[in-house]
Amino acid sequence: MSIMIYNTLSRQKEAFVPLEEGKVRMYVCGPTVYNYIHIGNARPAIVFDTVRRYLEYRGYEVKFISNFTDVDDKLIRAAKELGTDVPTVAQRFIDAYHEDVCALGVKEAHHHPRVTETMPEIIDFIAQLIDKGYAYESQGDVYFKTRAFNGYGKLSHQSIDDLRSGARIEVGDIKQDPLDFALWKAAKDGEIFWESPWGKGRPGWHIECSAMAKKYLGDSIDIHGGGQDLAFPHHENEIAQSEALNEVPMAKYWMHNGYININNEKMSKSLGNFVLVHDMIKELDPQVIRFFMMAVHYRNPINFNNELLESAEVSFTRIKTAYENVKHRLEISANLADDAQEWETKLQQFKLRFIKEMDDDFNTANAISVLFDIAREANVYLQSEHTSSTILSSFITLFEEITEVLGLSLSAEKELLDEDIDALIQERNDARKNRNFARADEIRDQLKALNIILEDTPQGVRWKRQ
RNA sequence: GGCGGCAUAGCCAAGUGGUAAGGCCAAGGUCUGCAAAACCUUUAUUCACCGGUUCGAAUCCGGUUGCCGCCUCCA
Repeated sequence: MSIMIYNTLSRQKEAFVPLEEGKVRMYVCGPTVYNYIHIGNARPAIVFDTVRRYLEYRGYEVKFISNFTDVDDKLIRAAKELGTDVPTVAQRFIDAYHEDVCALGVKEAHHHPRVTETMPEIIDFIAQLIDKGYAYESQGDVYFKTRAFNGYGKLSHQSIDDLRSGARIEVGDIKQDPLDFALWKAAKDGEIFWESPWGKGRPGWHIECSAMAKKYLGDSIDIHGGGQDLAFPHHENEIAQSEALNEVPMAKYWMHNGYININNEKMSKSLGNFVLVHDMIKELDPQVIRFFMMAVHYRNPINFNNELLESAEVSFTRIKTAYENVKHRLEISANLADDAQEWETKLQQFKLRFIKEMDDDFNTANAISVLFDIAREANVYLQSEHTSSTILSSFITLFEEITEVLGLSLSAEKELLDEDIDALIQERNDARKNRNFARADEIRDQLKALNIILEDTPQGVRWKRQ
């Protein structure tokens, strides 16, 4: 049974067969770093991090590259507004990106190439396209001859003639055809620039990804990912450039994640209806954001609002609570594994279900439903008068294995000393034994103020951090 | 105009031919000094609407309506 991936190229799910056995090369378009990321930007980061984690879980050796666009018009404008220069702005938001995305449980890519560090490869790429007749210089700019590449439109399934009517006609006659797009842009006065055979300038937007993917992963890669809005024109243009030059398919599987909507409209920086991750995680556990996104299939849109987020928080807490309660019980359980085999089989089935769901185009929504079923099963088991440490350990392992693949963390960080808490709990237990409930409740309230929740169970008191 | 997506319970959301997963909310019950956590039960004869194909359709085909997206920087 193989992993099925929905490929935008073919518009259907295809069995995943990597170009090189056991290895996966994947490239995901990263952000233009002129601002903090909003949760719409966070979606591809989370989605493709999950794809990567799952492929690794299934035994593939994954090489994962994601770029930073650290020079373009928006960065130049941002630098001007902030009264500083482009590299300063870029570095600031690259740092911020790492911080935000790390909080969301996203693993580091193997490389985060930047445009400004890939300049020789980009210039060389463009020069070769000119040599092959796919590009031309015009007044210091260089353009790609879109019509010269005859696969144009195969990703977005547009015919080149239908595009023409929608293409923006540039003023003047710099371009030979309105569909042609910039590979290199001449610098205006005072703008940041690099020397090139065509004069001072900077790369166009699309060429960077072609050059970086080639540099770090080779001419043909397995998976290329990004948001749905990148399919056209960005990915279409990448294909044109790369395949014109390399003469092999740029990527075998093209994956695109759906948008985050607010009031049913796409969240975007240009619409101004965005929420920054940087701000959200001041109030909210970043893991809740991740859980919220994972609860929906990656290709479907997600409508975003606070009620849904709160609901996700309650749901996620249910899983964390079950996990914590199993761990608590483990500490006081003996190893009486009389029916262990029966449980091992049961847990194994959960695991197989998880794999089956994830194999089907990374269906994290169903994967999470498996997690809920495990939680219920664990809770039922916890009702037994006697529990076996073997079985409890298996539950814990399963919880951890699955949440690790999904990039979700179940453990809360520790702030208060356990010994202090235990001492107070002991005092409260004595008070309860003496039916001094006033004192008992006082201690419970006192701990509650410190976000420690006490729960009395037939097996004794257990506590958790809120 | 071209290309595409979506419409499933109060809310969120899986399911793409075999008789509606899961979560939140709500109601009742069990447990309990109180509380928490949890468990059990109840909650869509029905999947926007109209036709068709089929023994059988939320799932396939045709049409209708509504919403959204891409074709311009955008994840």
